[in-house]
Amino acid sequence: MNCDHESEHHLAAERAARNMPGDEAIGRVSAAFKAISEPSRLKILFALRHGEMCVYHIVEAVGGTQSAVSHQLRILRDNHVIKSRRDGQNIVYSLADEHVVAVLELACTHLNCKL
Amino acid sequence: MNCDHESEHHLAAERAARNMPGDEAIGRVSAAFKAISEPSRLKILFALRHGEMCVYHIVEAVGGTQSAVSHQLRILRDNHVIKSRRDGQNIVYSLADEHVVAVLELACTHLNCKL
DNA sequence: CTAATATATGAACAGTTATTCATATATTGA
DNA sequence: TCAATATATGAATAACTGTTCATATATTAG
Repeated sequence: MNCDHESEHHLAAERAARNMPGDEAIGRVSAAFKAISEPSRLKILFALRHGEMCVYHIVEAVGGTQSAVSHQLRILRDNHVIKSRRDGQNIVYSLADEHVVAVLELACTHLNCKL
Repeated sequence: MNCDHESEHHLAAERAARNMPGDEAIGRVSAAFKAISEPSRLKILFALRHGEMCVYHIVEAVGGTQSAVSHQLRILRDNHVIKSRRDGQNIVYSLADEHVVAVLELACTHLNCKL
C-alpha cells in the first residue's frame, strides 16, 4: 500500500505537507483563479487590456446582457482582479494592476495563444 | 441607453471587440485557469513545487482519497499544467514547466499570500 | 422634484463539476 | 502464471455556478 518511504519522493512529500499553505490562503488563490477562469469573465479581462471602460462599453465589447456582465464584474472586483471608480453616471472598470496582465500573458504564452 | 459614443471608452471597446481572442483560444485559457482554480488541485500544484512525486506521495501531501487525487491529476495533465512519466509501478508527476510556477507566484504576490 | 440613464442585485433554474464507490488496468516479483 | 502493488476510470450523486428576469439604486438633466 505504500511505495518507497526513504525515497526522494517521500522527502518531497514531507516538505510539501509541511509547507502547504493554509486553507485560508488556498481559498483566496482558488477564488481568484476561479474568477478569471470563466469564459465570459476572461473576455472582460481581455477587453480591459485595451483600457478602462464603463459597463455599457464592456457589454459592447464582450456581448451578453447588461445584467450578466454586471454580475461578472462584481465577481472580478470582489476578487481583486479589476477595480472600479465612479465617473458621473458611469462606473469605470479597469484591471487591478500589472499582475493581472502578467498572468494573462503567461497563460497565453504557455498555451500558444496569440494575443 | 448609450453613453458617450465618441469617448475614449468607446474607442477602447471597438479595439477590444476587434482584438478579442476567438472562442477556441478563450476556451483553452479558461480550461487551464479552471484546472488550477480548484482548492484540491491547487494543493497538488503547491505540493509539486517541492519536486516530482508519484501518486501515493501526492495523496500523502495533500490528503483525500487516491481516487479523487487521480481524477484531479488527470484534469491537470489534460490541461498541460502537469506532466507525467512512468517509473516502474509508479507514475511520477511534475509541474509542466516554469510558467506554472510563475503564475502561482504571481497570484500569491498579488494576494499577499506567503509561500 | 421628475424622468431618463447607468448600473447593481435577488431569486430561480439549468448546466457544470468534485467526490465517492466499485472496479479495471498495468507493472513487478515470486 | 499468480498475487500484490500502484494507478486510472465510469457512473451516480451532491454541491456549485452562470444566466435570466424582474426590480432596485444612483446620478444627471430639465
